[in-house]
Amino acid sequence: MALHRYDRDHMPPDKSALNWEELTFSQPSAALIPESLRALSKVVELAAGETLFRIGDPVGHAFLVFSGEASLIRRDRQGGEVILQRSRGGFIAEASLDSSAYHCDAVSTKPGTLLLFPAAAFRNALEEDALFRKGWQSLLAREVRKLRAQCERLNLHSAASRIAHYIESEGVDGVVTLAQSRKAWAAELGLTHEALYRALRRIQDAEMLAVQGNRIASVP
Amino acid sequence: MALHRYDRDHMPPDKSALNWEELTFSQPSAALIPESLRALSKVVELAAGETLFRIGDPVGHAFLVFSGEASLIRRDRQGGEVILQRSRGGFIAEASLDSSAYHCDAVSTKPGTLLLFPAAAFRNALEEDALFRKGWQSLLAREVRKLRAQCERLNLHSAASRIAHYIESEGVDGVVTLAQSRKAWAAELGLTHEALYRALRRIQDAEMLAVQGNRIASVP
DNA sequence: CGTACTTTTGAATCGCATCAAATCTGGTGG
DNA sequence: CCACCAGATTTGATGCGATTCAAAAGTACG
Repeated sequence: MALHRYDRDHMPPDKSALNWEELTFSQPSAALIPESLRALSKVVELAAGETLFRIGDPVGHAFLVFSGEASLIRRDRQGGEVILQRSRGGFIAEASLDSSAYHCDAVSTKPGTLLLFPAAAFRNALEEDALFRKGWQSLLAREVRKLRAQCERLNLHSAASRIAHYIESEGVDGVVTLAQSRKAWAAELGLTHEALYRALRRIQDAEMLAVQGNRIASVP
Repeated sequence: MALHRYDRDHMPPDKSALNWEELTFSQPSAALIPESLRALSKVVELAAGETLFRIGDPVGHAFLVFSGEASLIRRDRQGGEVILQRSRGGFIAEASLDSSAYHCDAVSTKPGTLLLFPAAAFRNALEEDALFRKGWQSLLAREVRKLRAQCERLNLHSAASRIAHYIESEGVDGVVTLAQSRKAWAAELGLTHEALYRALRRIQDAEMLAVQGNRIASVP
């Protein structure tokens, strides 16, 4: 059983008492989890490359990535790996809550911290707690909206239009303040960091963009 | 008010009585809508380029695209249009159900048919009807999973890897049966149709892929 | 102070977009 | 039934832009 090694709490004492203040700040998705459900959570520290579950395993937990990175992976017959989802924060494999068994593998692709909630208790809390349920619904709805926007963006074929799209969809009134490095931004835009740097430079030189540190504004 | 022209039913009689059998077949998302809510729906036929709502309008309806295409659009100061979401079937602007006003424009980008549900009744049905609520939640969760997979796919930089990813994530056991034209598939993969045709040809010639009409299988 | 990572620029290459055009296909109407 | 049309499919030639490999300079952190 893939999760066996996490069934006991092997955290140092100060870590097992999770700081929910900090968590809900960095992961807004966690803010709506009711007290009763928090009490049932397990905190797990992972190195890179550890397995969370394998395809076919019964669905036992809901997973929340607190830090690091976890990925859902399927292997093809050529031996290659296909990444279905990468999570650098927030829930992973939400859709599995409905199923009884996992349809792919999950591994930690970067070292970090995970929160585990028993699936039955999670489903039950969604059923019983109207506030949690409402929050969960709008969380999913927001996620859908955000992902749709990202798909539209990735369908654009030039770096410049992806940047413009990002500013329009993620920013306010033509201005975004990046909360991440440009290298990470490049990855989110589906570009190499070099391509992003060069595109930014070009657009700045054309005076279509104003960049001040992490504040990036489109010039009308 | 953008929706004014749809407030009366200007459909021919045979269209105003919507065929729910047909609808739930082509749009599984509609299958879970309870009878009481269906009774309140309005059917709207749209030409291309009609406005559903504008940014700032109060949220009055939930929209389900039955046929054709509707898009959420935001305009930037250069006069360009940025597509936030395109829907060729299923709900559009789900996330707006939570808000009181729309955060973007919506227009029909292809002629087709829409279903409108009063937002208040929709929210109420979600609250009252446990089955509808459960269905809605797993609908959203599935959508999130699907969109995450598509984002991962679009982050791949070659046509061949996108095809492989599609087969692994959408297919079963390395086989997909396309329900759409290759041109439409190309658009979903973020490629031009020419690039898709050529990539398919290359992979077939390398004997990594078996194509029989709409049945496409990866060769181990 | 050194190490790891990000930021930045350069040069060469490759793959996709683009424009063009021919063929094939399904469906419509004469 | 055939002519015809719109759209999908397929192949070709060309150019551009992103990737890739390489390397230098800047920056954060212990």
